[in-house]
Amino acid sequence: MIVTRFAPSPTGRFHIGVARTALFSFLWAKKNKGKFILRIDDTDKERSKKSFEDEIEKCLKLLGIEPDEKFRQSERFGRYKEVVEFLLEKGYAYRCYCSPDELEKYRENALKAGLNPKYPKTCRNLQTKKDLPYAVRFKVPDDIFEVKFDDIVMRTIKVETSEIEDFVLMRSDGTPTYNLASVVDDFDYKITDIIRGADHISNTPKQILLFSILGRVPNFAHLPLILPDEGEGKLSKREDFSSSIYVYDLIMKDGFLPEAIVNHLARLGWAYGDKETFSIQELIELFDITEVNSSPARYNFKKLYWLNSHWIKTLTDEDIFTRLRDFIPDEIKKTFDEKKYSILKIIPQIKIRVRTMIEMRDMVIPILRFDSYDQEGAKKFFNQTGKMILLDFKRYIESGDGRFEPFLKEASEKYGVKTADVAQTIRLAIYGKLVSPPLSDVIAAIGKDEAIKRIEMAINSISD
RNA sequence: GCCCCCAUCGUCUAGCCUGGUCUAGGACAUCGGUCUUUCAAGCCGGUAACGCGGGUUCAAAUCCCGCUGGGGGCGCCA
Repeated sequence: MIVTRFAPSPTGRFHIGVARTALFSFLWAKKNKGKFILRIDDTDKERSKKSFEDEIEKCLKLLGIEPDEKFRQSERFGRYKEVVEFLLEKGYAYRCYCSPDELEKYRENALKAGLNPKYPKTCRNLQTKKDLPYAVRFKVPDDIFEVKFDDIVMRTIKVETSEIEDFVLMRSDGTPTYNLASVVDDFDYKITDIIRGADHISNTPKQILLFSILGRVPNFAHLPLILPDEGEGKLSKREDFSSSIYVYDLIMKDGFLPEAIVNHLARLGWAYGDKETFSIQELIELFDITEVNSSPARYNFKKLYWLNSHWIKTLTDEDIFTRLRDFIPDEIKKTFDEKKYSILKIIPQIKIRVRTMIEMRDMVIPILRFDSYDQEGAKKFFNQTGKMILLDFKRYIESGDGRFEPFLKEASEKYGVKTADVAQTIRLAIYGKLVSPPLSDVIAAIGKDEAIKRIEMAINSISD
């Protein structure tokens, strides 16, 4: 059975980069009818926050990639200690009494001198225990020349053991480091395929050394990092990013559909022929980790917008209504619910005109409640001719003929204006903006009485 | 500085492993047209790429080497 895991550290917000790692792990497990485990990597007590952990789970749920199982590393400190004792006893690890300060100094100097700033193995061969605080370091074996592994995505990667330093397994405060905890957990939980970001490649040889001591080495798949839409550097390091990269904000504040985000993320580094749109079900069926690209991809907002408008069009009107409700301001939610039937009818006309749920909300609100006239529009259309047109139109719809087109032609000929301008005048009066769904649909949605009321209001707003 | 990874239109990619079918395909964006009561959507069409230099071969986007460029790592962070 394939067992994958997603192991975020709750030290920052959930952004699209980690979301993709989670997605790929989920898809690969589900495709193989395996298990997908969520592990919270909270060994860093200082930086870990419950709010970040909550956001991770909320976002996974929103995206529809929920784990089968979940645990925290902070719950397993006893187990890590046990493994450290074992490694110490067998001579795979040793106590290091160097102070962080001297080590830091050493590092700086090495970096300056252009050397690999590896730990100088000062305490590697100490025979006696000292009565001082100590960290536990892994003893990188001298008899192994290189560590080689076949990464599912990156292919063969080789590193000489001389490049690997005696890394810390346990800090002097007794807490485990990432490299230790991660390996112990992956081993204990029988993870078969470790799918994670390419920023972990350099940790892998260290971990493989540990895995071999424990007795089993899993498969690795390192996903190329997602680069920002524009500019340089890695996604997660950019706080100044122009648009949001946080999944929660993308969905709740910007109005993107989880379906679109998942679709876009899946297509970053992976393709299935010429197919562009994938539901999560299709992804589970078609996704293949062995076909993922090894080159980094750039996040593309333009494509996300397109994907979002695509997915909006595929939703049923009833579904859109439900989702849209979350974006409607509280003070008009009641009206929104009351007018459900009318809104449902105009949604088909709105959903082809918007790219996000926010844009959809903005197009629905003028139907629920008249706001104000577009300034430029009023300047252009609310003149004496406009007033006459509105007067005529008021009489026209009062007389009851539901059809709208004949009026446009009549008025156009009568006043010598373009039919488009006649329509714009009415649109402005009824909707307040120069852009709207087709007028006949808007009138049907707000109702004849309200339409007449708004026309009167417009007429009154035009001075003689 | 050292180590590792990567390199097809502006962007995401197909093709590369198993050289010839590639005058390099699709999508987004962009430009033009069409439709039209606004704005969209839809439909039709256009512009646009194998980073450079060496090999190997009858033949290279595809294989090899170098360069250049981009990315990542070098913590008692994960």
